[in-house]
Amino acid sequence: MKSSIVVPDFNLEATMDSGQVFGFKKYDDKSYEGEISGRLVVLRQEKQKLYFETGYSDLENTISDFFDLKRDLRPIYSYLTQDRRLRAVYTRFKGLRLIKQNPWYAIAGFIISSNNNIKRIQRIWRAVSMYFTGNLFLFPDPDQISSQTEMTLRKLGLGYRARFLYKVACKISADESYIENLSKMNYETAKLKLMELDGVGPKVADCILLYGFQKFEAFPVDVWILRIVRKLYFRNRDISKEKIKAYAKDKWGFYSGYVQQYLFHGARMGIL
DNA sequence: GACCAGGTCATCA
DNA sequence: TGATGACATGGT
Repeated sequence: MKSSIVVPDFNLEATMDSGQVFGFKKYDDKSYEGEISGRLVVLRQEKQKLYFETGYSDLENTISDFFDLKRDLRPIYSYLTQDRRLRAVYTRFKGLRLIKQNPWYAIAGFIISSNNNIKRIQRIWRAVSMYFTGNLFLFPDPDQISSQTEMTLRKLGLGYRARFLYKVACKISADESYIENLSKMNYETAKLKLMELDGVGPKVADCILLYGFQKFEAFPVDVWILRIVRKLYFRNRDISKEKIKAYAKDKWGFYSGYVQQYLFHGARMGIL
């Protein structure tokens, strides 16, 4: 069935192309195929209408929740418009939203992401999905992965990250309330907890908390953010990741992670 | 063949 | 705390 939602302040393309989720496939006409809450769907935006095609009914709320469409973005926009350096990303990508993705997907996806590029992360994601579920768009549960071996993941192209993902899948499948417990913690506590996982350091933990747990004070500093923040605010001086995090927290506070998403996408698209 | 990609880990001072 | 090199893989 085909349906649509009116979306006054949403940019599907910027949201989907900004490296938050890895399981969607983009088609030439700017439509996206993937899975949301276990349901296969094709999404497409035309102006202020978001069209979706799916075999299920009553998907409006699920999609609205996934893209967090009811959130007022004006607090973020005030940062983007007041800073001359950021107006270009506001003009170009207004409506880019942080997705509320499945926490397990965020954990798996960003373990795979480390020292990797987005194209290859997507390829690995699809290979793992196809192998375990037989469907390009359905990523396996921790149980499904833990029932195989590290070598299985290695053969699917994960490289040295195979050990990380396998061990984390085993741990989470053995602890039924792992995700639920994490979601009850504050940012700092949850980050320390996540960093106990193999393959999860400060950057990956921040990504997981930002995209999987809506902790907007998380500010992941990867090579793109490092470069663009140095360029825009430190005259290209050689500043550490830690100092950049501190600077972002001071400058953008509670919404620093949200601003980070605009910085990241703007940097990657070459408009900053 | 070197360098890079949404880094992490072990090791050493 | 901070610096350094290894780590899989594929693209440029």
